[in-house]
Amino acid sequence: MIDPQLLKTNIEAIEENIRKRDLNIDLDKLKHLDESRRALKFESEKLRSEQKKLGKEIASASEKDKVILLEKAEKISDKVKSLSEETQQKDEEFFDAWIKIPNIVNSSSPVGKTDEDNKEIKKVGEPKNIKNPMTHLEIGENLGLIDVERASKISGSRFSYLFGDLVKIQFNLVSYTLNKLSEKGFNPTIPPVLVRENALFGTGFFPDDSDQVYEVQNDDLFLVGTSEVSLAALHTDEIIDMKNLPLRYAGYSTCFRREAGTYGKDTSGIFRVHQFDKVEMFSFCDPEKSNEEHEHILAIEEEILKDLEIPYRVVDVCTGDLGASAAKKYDIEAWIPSQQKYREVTSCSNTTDFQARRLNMRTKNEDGNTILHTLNGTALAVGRILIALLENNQQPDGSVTFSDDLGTILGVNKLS
RNA sequence: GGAGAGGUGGCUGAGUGGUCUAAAGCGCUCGCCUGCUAAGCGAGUGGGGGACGAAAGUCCCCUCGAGGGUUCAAAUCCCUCCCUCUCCGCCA
Repeated sequence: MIDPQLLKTNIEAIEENIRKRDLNIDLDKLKHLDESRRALKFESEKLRSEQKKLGKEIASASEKDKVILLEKAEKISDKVKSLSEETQQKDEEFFDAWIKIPNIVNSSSPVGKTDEDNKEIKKVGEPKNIKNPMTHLEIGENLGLIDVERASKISGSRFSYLFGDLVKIQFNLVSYTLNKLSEKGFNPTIPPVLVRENALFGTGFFPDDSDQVYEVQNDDLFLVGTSEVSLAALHTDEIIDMKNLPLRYAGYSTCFRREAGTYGKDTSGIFRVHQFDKVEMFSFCDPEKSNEEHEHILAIEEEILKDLEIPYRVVDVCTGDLGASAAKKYDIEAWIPSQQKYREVTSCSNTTDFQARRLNMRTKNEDGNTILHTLNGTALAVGRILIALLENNQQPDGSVTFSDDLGTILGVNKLS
């Protein structure tokens, strides 16, 4: 949610933002709604003030006066009731509409409509020349490391079993990542993966992307699609001293996604599955410093991919392709030999005050309280990194060999 | 899952229908006092929103776990939900 004051103080900024994001929103209607809501509120508060004054008079009035005053009070009470109901309705109407206004994009985000307008910032690492590269699924199945066929019998499509050294590699990768992040001041965290609706609402996944989320109906809980949700909500309703910012967390969790509307996309292997594990970075930070923090998070993501010897490119996501909560977003795409393409393996966003306002998270210093900024970024999307590792290090004989450095991180030098 | 107790400001804790404009204490901030520190004395001390204003500010509303209800009037009475604690049962 963006600051409703903008309607009064800088409506041009919202207009420009809607244009940049290529959206169609009736701002005039919203502005009028806001004005009438304020007017109603003012009337309602005035009347309530009168009612309270009268109440005090009644308390100290003589028996005789009381009868007359009570009659008067009764009438006011009715009016207060109906007026405050009306005010509440208007408020709700306004906020239902306001909540749909996306975050103001950063002025440095490239303006564009679709992912084709995303801007490549750099390419790092040289893809190896692999003749007739196998897919990660072919490699994994041949070596007995991945089984999606049986998984589909048990759980349906888009699930997998991982076996043997691939499991060992996963644990070593997670351990390596958490160690690195811990050294950089990110507090390792195992967050809940079942959350209440408010956490999803506060992070901006609800109401827009509710069809991507698994729901546990009996208990009104939802499975998170990323630990960003439970990490962001960690400091809900808190006021954090600016001296203690930034607060950085590295959350390790399983992620659950329904992948609705992706039928036919990435149907093979473990690239797009309903359940995967991920280490996620999350920062609560001084509003003045969130741009720096964003670059910092991106740099860490790059460092990890370099350590893992995966060729990648960095993409600055364009305004039309940004989610509602992001002001700016970088994706990193790893080279996938079997597709001869770079594919997304990390994503980091500066959501500025958008999530923090919804979750009511503030920071204070001598000048008072302000909404803080939140940022998130993928440190390690395990499944997709495993894909990149298998495919980029495959050998013509179907085995996979890692360099000595990489082998040290993974705890495995060769898969055969 | 069963039985019980309870949720009040940064903390402790009083308050069972009307100056609650939430006592008191602790903590914190500032001042006085003072070789220094402590004690003592005095003042201040939550959050959100609105109206007016260039601003400083002035006035007002909301907020006693959350949401409803009763009433002229609710921290206080009623209902629903959430959370915490104690005991029993079950359990990795």
